[in-house]
Amino acid sequence: MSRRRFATPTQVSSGPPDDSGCHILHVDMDAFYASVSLLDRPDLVGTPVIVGGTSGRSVVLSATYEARASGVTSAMPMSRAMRLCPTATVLPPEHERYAAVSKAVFATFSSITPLVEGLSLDEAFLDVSGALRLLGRPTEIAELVRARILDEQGITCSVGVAPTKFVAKLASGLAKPDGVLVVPAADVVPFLHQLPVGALWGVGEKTEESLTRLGLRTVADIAHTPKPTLQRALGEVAGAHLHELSWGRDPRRVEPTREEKSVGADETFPYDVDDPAFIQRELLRLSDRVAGRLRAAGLSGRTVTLKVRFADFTTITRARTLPDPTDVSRQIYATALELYRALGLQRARIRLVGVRVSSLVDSERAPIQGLLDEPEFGWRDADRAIDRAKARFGKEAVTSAALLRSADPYFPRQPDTT
DNA sequence: TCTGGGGTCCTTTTGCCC
DNA sequence: TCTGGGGCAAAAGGACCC
Repeated sequence: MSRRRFATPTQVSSGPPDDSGCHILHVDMDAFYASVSLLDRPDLVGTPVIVGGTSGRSVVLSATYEARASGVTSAMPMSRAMRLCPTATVLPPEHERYAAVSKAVFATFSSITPLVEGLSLDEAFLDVSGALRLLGRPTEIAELVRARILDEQGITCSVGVAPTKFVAKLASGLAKPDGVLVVPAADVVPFLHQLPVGALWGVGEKTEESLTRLGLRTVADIAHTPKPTLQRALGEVAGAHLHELSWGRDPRRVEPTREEKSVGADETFPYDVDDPAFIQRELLRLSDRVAGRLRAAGLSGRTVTLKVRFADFTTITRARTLPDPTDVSRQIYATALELYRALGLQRARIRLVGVRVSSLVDSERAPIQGLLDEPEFGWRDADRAIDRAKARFGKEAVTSAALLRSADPYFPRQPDTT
């Protein structure tokens, strides 16, 4: 059954850990996408399964623990994952399914406490300080959450229980899979100090390299390094932040509502592309997608950013800020296209393009800009009409003539297999 | 081994105004 | 007229997370 773990390696007291003051839970689904996909494939339970695309440039979205045992990790290129674990079954992602399960899981969270901060589809912080009277100790609430999600959705999750967000997040990671880890307030510092620097949230490959160059390998090493030294190596903000965290100081509260800062879409092509006409059609498709999502969310934005990644993986961005916020497909496309043309590329080999809109405001409060050449029923009204048609007849119902795939020599464009 | 797609946040650079 | 620099916002790049 479930495993409940204790925090410090040098645990002296026996019995259950003292969870008083540990009012923050970090709940993280175990191998979320893979677990959800297996709900329809009980025959594959207990076998290595990888969720991800199968085209040449796909990466692993999620993998069962049986596949992870072979060294497969998420974000790893599929080609490499298949070499590591040739017996694995590969399942295609089912994003709508994951979103639906996620919604149900979050509904369960909300029935336990209103203070839920989602980090992604499959993980959230819960502040349970207001639920203690009704539901018991934090550890009991953690087990309640786990039991309900298993019962209602048929998937397992792991929970970290701690006085701060940061420690709760670390704890859930160590509790995986299918466990609970409590870090009592009194044990936070020794718990942190034994960890390698790479375990810290926010320390990735580059930062870890910088720290290693300073001879810092554990969180204890960071804690005993003067703050200015860290700040010189990592930057003012990051250095100070890391030093605070190394002593378990993390004042961040659980914030139930966080507004979106940007909406974007990008696409990596199966093969590098050097045809400007193809890139322009892609920009139209991506602009359409972004604008549609903005309108669905009731948002408009002023800054349009174009992203281009070249064959050698170097990436550039170019941005333009408009006089007024927009959610109009045509205008986002026109801006992205201008930015692209201004690059003056001469058949450069491109592997990805993306369009993103930021500086978001509520569309209700956004001034509607009247373009001088705008016809009486402008692009805005056309967009609305298209949205309605798509809602009624499906997403494929309406599309720009330029985007019809039959008109596109690149789609689908597989290498000759003969 | 060859790197997706959705984001956030921070730092540095650049351009403009005074 | 030329130059310097402070202050600010926007742009660009990059690290990081799931």
